[in-house]
Amino acid sequence: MPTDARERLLQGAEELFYEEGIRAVGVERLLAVTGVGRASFYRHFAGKDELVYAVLKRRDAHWHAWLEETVTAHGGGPLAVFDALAESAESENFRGCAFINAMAEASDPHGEIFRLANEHKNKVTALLDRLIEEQGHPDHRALAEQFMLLMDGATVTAMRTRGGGAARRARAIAERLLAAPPVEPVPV
Amino acid sequence: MPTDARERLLQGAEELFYEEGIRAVGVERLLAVTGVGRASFYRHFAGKDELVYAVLKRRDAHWHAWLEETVTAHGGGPLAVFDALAESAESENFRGCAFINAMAEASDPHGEIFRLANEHKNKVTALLDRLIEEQGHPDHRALAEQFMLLMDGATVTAMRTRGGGAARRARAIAERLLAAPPVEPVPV
DNA sequence: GCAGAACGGTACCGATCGGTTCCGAATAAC
DNA sequence: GTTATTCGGAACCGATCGGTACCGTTCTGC
Repeated sequence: MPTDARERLLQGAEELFYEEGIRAVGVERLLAVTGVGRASFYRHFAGKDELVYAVLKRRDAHWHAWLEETVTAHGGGPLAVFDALAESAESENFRGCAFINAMAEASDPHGEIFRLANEHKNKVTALLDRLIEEQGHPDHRALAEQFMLLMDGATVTAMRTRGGGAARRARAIAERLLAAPPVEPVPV
Repeated sequence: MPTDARERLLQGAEELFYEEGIRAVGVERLLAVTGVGRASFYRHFAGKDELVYAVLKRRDAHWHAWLEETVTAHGGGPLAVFDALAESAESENFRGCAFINAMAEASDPHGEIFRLANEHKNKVTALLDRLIEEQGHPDHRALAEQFMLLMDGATVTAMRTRGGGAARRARAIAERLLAAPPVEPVPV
C-alpha cells in the first residue's frame, strides 16, 4: 500500500470503478476506502472527471503491459492473447473490459471516455497486428481487426457466462482465421 | 404517444436509459420528459429498480421481434443477423446492446440485471441455433454460440467505430465458419 | 531545528438522488 | 349523473451527490 495519497486514490478508484462501475462509486466512498482526506483529493484532481481520466490512462498502460507479458508467457504467438483472456476471465472478480464498461455507462458518445476507449483498443489492435505480422501473414492488419473483434466478443460474453469458455471459443475461431486462406483460395 | 402513463414511462425510460445510461437518468428527469406525475410513477412501479426490470423485459421482447423481422427481410439465413446488426449500427443513436450496457453499469454481477441479460442472450442464441439448423448444419449449437460471440463483438466494436463496418467484418468471419469444415476435414 | 509542503478530518454548500404523501382535476364505468 | 379510478402537480423527506474552505498535524528538505 503506497503512502502517496494520489497513488492510493488512483489504485483504489481503479479497483472500485472496475468492480462496481464509475457512476456507482461516489467520491465519499472512495475517500472512506482509501483513507484520503477530502481536501487532499481535490489537491490532486480538479474533480471526479479528471480522476476518471487518470484512472483509465493508468489502466490502459497497466493492462497493455500485462497483456504483453502474458502473451509472452504463453508462447508469444497471436493466439496467446486468447489464452491471456481466458486466464483473466477465470478470476473471481473479472468484470469484462474496463473501457467497454466505461463506454457503456458514459452519457456522451463524443466525450473523453469514448476517445480513451478508442485509443486503448487501437493500441491493442496494433499489438495484435505486430504479433500476426511476426507470423508472416500478409494481411496482418485485417486479421488484427478481426482478432480485436473476437477478443471483445469473448470479453463481454465472459461477463455473463463466467470462466474462460468464451475466450477459448474465440481462440478456436481465430485459429481458423489464421489457418485458412482469407476469402477464396488463389486459383492455380 | 400513448395516453397511458405506464406505457409512456416504459417508452421514455427505454429511450433515456439506452441513450444516456440507466444510472445517469434519475426519476426526476424521466417524469419531466414523459410528463407523468411523481405519484403516478410509484403507483405503477414499486421503485426505479422495478422500472428498470420492466424496461429490460420490454426491450428484450421488442428487440427479438425486430431481429426476426429484419432477418427475414434480409433473406432469412443465419448470416442475415449481421446485416440486421449493420443496419442498426448505421443509425445515429446506436449505442450498442442495452443488455451489455446494463451489465456494464450494474454493481452486482449476481443481481437481476445479469440474469435478464443472460436470458436475453440465450434467446438470441436459440434463434441463431434455429437459423443455422435450418441450413442443415450438424453442429448448429456450437455455431450458434460462435455467432453470438461474433454479434456481441461487432456490437461493442460498433459503439466506438460507428457504422456497419464491424458488423460486416463479423459477417465475413461467420461466413467462413459456415463454409469450412468445423475443425479437421473428415479423413476419407 | 525550522520552514513549507503534504496530509487527514470536519463542517458546510447547493443540487439531486429515490421515495412518500396529499390534493384536485380529469376520466371512465355503470 | 353519480361513483370510482386514474391522473398530474406539488410539498416534503432523509440521504447522497460533487465540490469548497478551513483546520491542525505530520512529514520532509535544507
